[in-house]
Amino acid sequence: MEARAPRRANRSTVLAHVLTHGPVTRTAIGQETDLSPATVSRIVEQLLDEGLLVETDGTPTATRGRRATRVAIAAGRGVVCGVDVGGSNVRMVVADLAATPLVSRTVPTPAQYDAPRLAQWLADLIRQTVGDNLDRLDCVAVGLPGAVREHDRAVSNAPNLPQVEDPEFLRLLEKRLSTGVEVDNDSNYALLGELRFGAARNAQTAVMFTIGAGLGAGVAIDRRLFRGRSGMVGEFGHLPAGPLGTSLEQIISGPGILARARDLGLPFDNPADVFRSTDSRLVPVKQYVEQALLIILTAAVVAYEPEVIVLGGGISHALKPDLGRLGGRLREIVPVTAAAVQSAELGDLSGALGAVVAALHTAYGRLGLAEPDLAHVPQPDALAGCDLHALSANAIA
Amino acid sequence: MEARAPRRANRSTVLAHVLTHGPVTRTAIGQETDLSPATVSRIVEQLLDEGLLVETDGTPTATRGRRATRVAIAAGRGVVCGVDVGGSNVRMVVADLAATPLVSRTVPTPAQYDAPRLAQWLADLIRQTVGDNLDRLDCVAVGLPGAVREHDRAVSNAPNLPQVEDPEFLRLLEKRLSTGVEVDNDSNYALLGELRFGAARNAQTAVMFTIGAGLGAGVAIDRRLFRGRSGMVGEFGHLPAGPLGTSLEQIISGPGILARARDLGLPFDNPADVFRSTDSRLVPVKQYVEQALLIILTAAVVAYEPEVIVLGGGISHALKPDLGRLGGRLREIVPVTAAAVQSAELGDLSGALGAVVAALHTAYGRLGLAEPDLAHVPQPDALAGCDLHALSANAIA
DNA sequence: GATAATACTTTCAGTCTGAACGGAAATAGA
DNA sequence: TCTATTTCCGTTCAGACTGAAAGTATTATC
Repeated sequence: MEARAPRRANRSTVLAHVLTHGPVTRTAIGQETDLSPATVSRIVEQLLDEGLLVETDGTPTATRGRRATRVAIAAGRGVVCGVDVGGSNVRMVVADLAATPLVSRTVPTPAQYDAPRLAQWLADLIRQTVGDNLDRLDCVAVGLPGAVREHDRAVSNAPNLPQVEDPEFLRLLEKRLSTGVEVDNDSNYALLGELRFGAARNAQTAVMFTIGAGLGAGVAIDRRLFRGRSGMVGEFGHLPAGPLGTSLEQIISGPGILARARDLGLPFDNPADVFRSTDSRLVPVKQYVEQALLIILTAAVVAYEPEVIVLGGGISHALKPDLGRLGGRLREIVPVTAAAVQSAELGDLSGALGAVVAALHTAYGRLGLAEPDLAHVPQPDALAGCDLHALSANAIA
Repeated sequence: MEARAPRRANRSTVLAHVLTHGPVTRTAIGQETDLSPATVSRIVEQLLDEGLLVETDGTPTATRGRRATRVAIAAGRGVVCGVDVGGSNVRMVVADLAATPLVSRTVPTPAQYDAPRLAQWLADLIRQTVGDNLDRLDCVAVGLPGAVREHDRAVSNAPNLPQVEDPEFLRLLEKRLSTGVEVDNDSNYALLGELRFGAARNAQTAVMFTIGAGLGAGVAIDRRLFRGRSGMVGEFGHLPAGPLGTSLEQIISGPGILARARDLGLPFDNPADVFRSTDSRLVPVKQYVEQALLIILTAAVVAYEPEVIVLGGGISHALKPDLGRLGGRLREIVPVTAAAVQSAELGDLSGALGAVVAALHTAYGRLGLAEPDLAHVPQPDALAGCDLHALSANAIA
């Protein structure tokens, strides 16, 4: 009585195609997915009935013959919210189902709050930012500055915002939002953002390091996040490769850099300033950091053979002038596989936008998109021509 | 007119079930695969017609009712050959489609031969070892001591047997065998062997290091080999983490160990002897190697969060007593994720048996097994109760 | 307005599945 | 030995689904 598998699979294929290619004609879907026109027509009709797709009246070409009607995802049918909770700032982006950003917002993190209060504050902030779209809110994804274990979402290793390790934080957040909340490491989300919209959008395999107060890492293999069991994949800062077996994270992260500068009698407040300074006494510090970074980059290349390594986080700005040289040295060490070393294209918003992507994946999954198709959605140019900073003005005060 | 996809998928499911579970009744297949008895019956009938399966007349249980007939793979329908070409020895195992080893053989590598001659010698050796089964030879898989790039099978990085880098080697081998030949890095195959039959058989994610003349590595994620683009994934020996940015491979591999011992005025011929010696002057050498190994193990844990790290190759025997301590130190460095550090269970035959697995995968693929199902075949206990050393006596002299 | 081109829909034959039924084979017990 | 029961397996049948082909709708060109 049942043989529903093919229908579901084809439905997912069609939906994925619309999501990745934007407004598209039925004929084009058929040609590019190797489905027959009849099947496409039937499935599109069903999706239209369900309200998942809408017909756009666009008159795209001026050729002879009947005008093709294009269908697109019913973008306004739902919204998602991506949140990047950092030690100093909380950034969030609300987007519709077509991944078009609607509102963007940045607020200082009230780091002094305890877990329940922080959860409540964040939930209220999200509700407020989502505003009128609250009833259409499909999913919220929150990036946290710590390791998130996949199977039970336990948070660990969050020295910059230890409150979030408390399971209460998540529980209360979900309760007060009355929506499922996705959680992951902020570096993973940052990579997801760059992978979809930024520096890694053409890479199959990519690694991202966020260098700031700590050293975070995200890894994507075949365009899918590789999380590992406890969410610490790629954190090569733990390598005991410094002198006397010290960990590299101690060398490369903000506090480590400041400490070394201080040892030289040069107190700085901001690690990025150390790199901007031209004081010749700082040369060994910079070299030291660079050597550590080189080990980490080599480890990433050898571990995953990524096409791109993206550097993000506060200190990465300061490293920008050195990227070319770093890439060169990397190629000397591992000549076989070259990886481009680039800085994050999405800047501070990588994390929030990656969270949006994660939330969209959940939302799309509920709409019937099969797991393998998720690796290709949403379309990379959803952000094109969209000034995110302008959107932040739209935020409710 | 066509809707063949479900049939192919179900066929693959049934075939995979028989391959993983050995002789099994139709009813059991239906229950464990969630296919209806009708479907199972039809597909089994088809597979019997094709000669891929055979009915075994076993009367397994003594319950009431009609006796269930069990079906199994037609093991004798084809054979595969797995070859591990090392710098000093060539090992090969011939097995049938049920992964039961038929012949095992070890021969010194004629390292002085040039590429064409080596290819011819190896082809002849394989033909001879396969013997009467030659006409049923489905696939040959050869592990080489070098990096193999996936898309064009170019071999590089083979200092211990540079001939195999010559593309002629492969071309002639295939020509003379008149069979498709699979090629991969020997460490990858060793891991495949351990993953299927040995120390990693219960692990989803595992890493293997073969420590010998060089430092080789293989990585499996979710029970599938992770190769990367140029086949050097996991080779953390390249990390410039030694003093003055020297690579770890120089420290940990055989020649490096011998050189350091020689610096102390203690000439050895065999690196394993360095570890066996109780000379107190060697303590710093051992510590030095251990520290390098620890960095490599840490890198592996951080990179992939494996459940098991398998150590193989000549030197690993000598390290066996230290494995417990090494594991302990590893857990101190990366407490969140513990990986068991074990030595290879299959010993010298990991590589050849892994090559058998790879060859079987190709053979199974030709029989219609879908790619995701390959990760679970053949069944892990195909080797149980089979003395491989006894088989080597069967080899044609 | 006829014609041609293109886009979509409907019809139809054919594949495949699961549920239900029925025959076959084996044990248990009278 | 004969029958009831249990279990295994094959067959039948309605339903889901697909692609090819034929049909319909819509548009530009002549």
